[in-house]
Amino acid sequence: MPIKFTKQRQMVFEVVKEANGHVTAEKVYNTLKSRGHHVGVATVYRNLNLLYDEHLINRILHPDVGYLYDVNLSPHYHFHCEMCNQIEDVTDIYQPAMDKMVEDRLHRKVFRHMTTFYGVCESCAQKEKAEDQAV
Amino acid sequence: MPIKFTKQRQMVFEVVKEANGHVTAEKVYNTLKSRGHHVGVATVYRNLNLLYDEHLINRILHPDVGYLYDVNLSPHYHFHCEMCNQIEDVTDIYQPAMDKMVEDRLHRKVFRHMTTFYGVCESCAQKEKAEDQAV
DNA sequence: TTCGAAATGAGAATCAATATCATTTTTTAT
DNA sequence: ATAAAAAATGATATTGATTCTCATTTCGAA
Repeated sequence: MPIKFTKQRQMVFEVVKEANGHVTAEKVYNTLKSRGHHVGVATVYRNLNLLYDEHLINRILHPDVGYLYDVNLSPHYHFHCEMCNQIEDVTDIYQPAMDKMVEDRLHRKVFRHMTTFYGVCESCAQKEKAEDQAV
Repeated sequence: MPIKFTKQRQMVFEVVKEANGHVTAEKVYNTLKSRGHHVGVATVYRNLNLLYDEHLINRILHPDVGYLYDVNLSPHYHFHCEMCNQIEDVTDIYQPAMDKMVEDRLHRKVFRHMTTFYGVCESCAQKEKAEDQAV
């Protein structure tokens, strides 16, 4: 059966879709509030969890800001800038064979994997360069 | 200069080493307390952070229990059981070439990556099988 | 040994996320 | 439709991991 959509659930989903990036629950809540739609905090969290459980949205756990929600459902990796802590998607290099490899090695069922790369993003690299020249 | 070792820092480090698995800060705190060493909570957290920053211990972020600390410094992956939420190490398949691949693709500095596989561990798989037979 | 920097500990504060529970909305069966 | 049952909502309290504050203690170099 298809998931039931209340007004609030629909709106939460819309905001995540529009954002088209990585949004926090708080951001979703504030966006709705700024549009005059008073959806309670609990409802925002409940619905994000539900949408995630139903595989309608994706999420990653960010060490600083908690969960980040995303509509990109195609398997992909993430890049985490260690200077500004921003997250970017890394597409097109997903390795499904890795799951099989771990299954064979550990003799366990493996459904998927998540990978995050750590480095320095473009804008932070430029800032660094500018500072170096200033010295 | 080498990191300075106070009594408390030494003890925190020892407990993580002994555990030889994935321990929470709380576990470290309680272990020390049960041994009669009253190290404050803040001190435990401060030292775990410091040891991590100094690359003397490793850590991963677990969605349910927060950070898990570990002395295994050699690059490795993790396996997360979706039923019991236990973590296991996955060794010997670390792919350093992935970092280079992302560097070339995104034109960004990449230092390392972290990967977690999601599936069902051995003991949970057995429980499932037993339950299926009971039906 | 002494002075200054670093570390400690107790407890308060923070902050994302969840729980509680009365009220409202939606669904189902009649 | 309409009433009873189930699910969802929202306001608020609570949790739980982690960090902050700050007075006191310890450490380490001169």
